[in-house]
Amino acid sequence: MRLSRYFLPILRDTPKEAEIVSHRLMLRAGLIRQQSAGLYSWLPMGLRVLNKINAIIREEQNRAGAIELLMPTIQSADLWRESGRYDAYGKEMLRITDRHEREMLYGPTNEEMITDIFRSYVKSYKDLPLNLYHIQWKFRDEVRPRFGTMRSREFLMKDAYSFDLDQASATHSYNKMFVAYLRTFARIGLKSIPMRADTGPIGGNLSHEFIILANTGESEVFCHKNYLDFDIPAADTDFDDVDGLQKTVDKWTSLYAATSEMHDEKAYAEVPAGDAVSARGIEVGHIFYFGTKYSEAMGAKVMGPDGQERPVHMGSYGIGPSRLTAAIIEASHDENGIIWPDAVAPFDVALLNLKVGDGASDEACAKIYKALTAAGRDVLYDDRDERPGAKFATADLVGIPWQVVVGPKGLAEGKIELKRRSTGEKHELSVDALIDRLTVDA
RNA sequence: CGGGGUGUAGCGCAGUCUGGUAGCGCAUCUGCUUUGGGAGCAGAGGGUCGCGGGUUCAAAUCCUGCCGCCCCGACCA
Repeated sequence: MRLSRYFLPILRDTPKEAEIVSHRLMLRAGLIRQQSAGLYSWLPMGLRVLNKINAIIREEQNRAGAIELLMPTIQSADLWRESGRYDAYGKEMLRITDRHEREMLYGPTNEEMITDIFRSYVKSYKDLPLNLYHIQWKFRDEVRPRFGTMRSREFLMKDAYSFDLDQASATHSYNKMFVAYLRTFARIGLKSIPMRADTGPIGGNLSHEFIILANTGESEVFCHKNYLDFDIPAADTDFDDVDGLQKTVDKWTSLYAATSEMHDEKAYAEVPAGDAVSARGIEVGHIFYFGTKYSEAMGAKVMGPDGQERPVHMGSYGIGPSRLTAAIIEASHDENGIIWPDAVAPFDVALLNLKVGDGASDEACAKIYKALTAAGRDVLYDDRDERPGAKFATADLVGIPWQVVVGPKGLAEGKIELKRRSTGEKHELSVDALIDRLTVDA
């Protein structure tokens, strides 16, 4: 993409409403625009990141055996009356009346709807286990939205729902998601720590929050530092291996880890002083097992092998990609801007032509751009007629992993500078060597 | 929802106390000169001063009602 033809509205000054670093950088780097309190447009650069995150989430959900579908954002109040949550949910739920005076709502979550879908079609234990998910916009009318997309009213959520015949099987389904989440966050470039969580108003008795550590995190967390060095389950993990999966989960829950709500001073005191970490954290995922809470209320029953009909055991599993985008920035930035982990970067390479109009520079850039693009790299080519300083500042701000700096001075010696945004390391290469490096390596 | 703040050009702000018909920096546009870390000079465009009502010869400024947005607290992916 040529920057001169792209839509990247970057801001030099920070809009005053943005307090935390991720919100500031998302506005400045042209990722989002606030439309109203807690409502954001995703500009092209931001949408690229959001889509990359979604793609990783999808791959890992699918790998773990979950199946994607898509439910509407607007739901009928009747469904929520069945579960009893229409009255219980309170003002956070945005209620809408349509032209026929029917009571509708903008979905804050989808347990009721997925349960309705399930009960309509699934009647036998032979169709279990089943895990259905979608990635859809949710709306929760937060009393006080803040921190940009970290706590917005409308937010994107991947929510998966598992259905099993009994608790043992449901635990396995829970473990699948547990492992999928570990892999998902690791692939996105984050170190997540599962922490025992309160199940809250959603009900149930088994729940973990996945927390990443960041100085500006919303909640206070306490954990053993070894979690930060645990190996992430491999891509070829056998998700049908019940015992193997359980062992992984056991390991990842063996050490102390809790948010302030679930914090136990006594247990924490037993963690060796040198290993105890007290830090700020951001919740990026939350998984629940809640048994038959909805299936009983809504009549989602299947026939068991014994000929007995029984309500299914359910769990739900959420990740907020729109929040994750902000969380990644909180965890990965410097004074000059965002530092995207490779896996979610909006572009792979920023190609800076320091002197547009100089024959040699234009030619070298054209060659590099063509070769990298052909090799499948996403290249943002800064071909604007701007001064070098402005180009460096833009490239740093938007945080693209590789910066290729092309100018007449280097070219005179046959050299092009390749710079790594995250580490600042620089290499001087010929045009051809640079192309090789970026087409083979990345 | 309780407490606090704020609203003036795309962004950041001054002007409000003490009424006299709107200004600064950046950005934008034109021209020339520049070009290896956010350029210089000259010129130009852009604002119903959040909205309504009132006071006054005259309101960004005073009075009043409303709205938006932000921060702190209680609640949440």
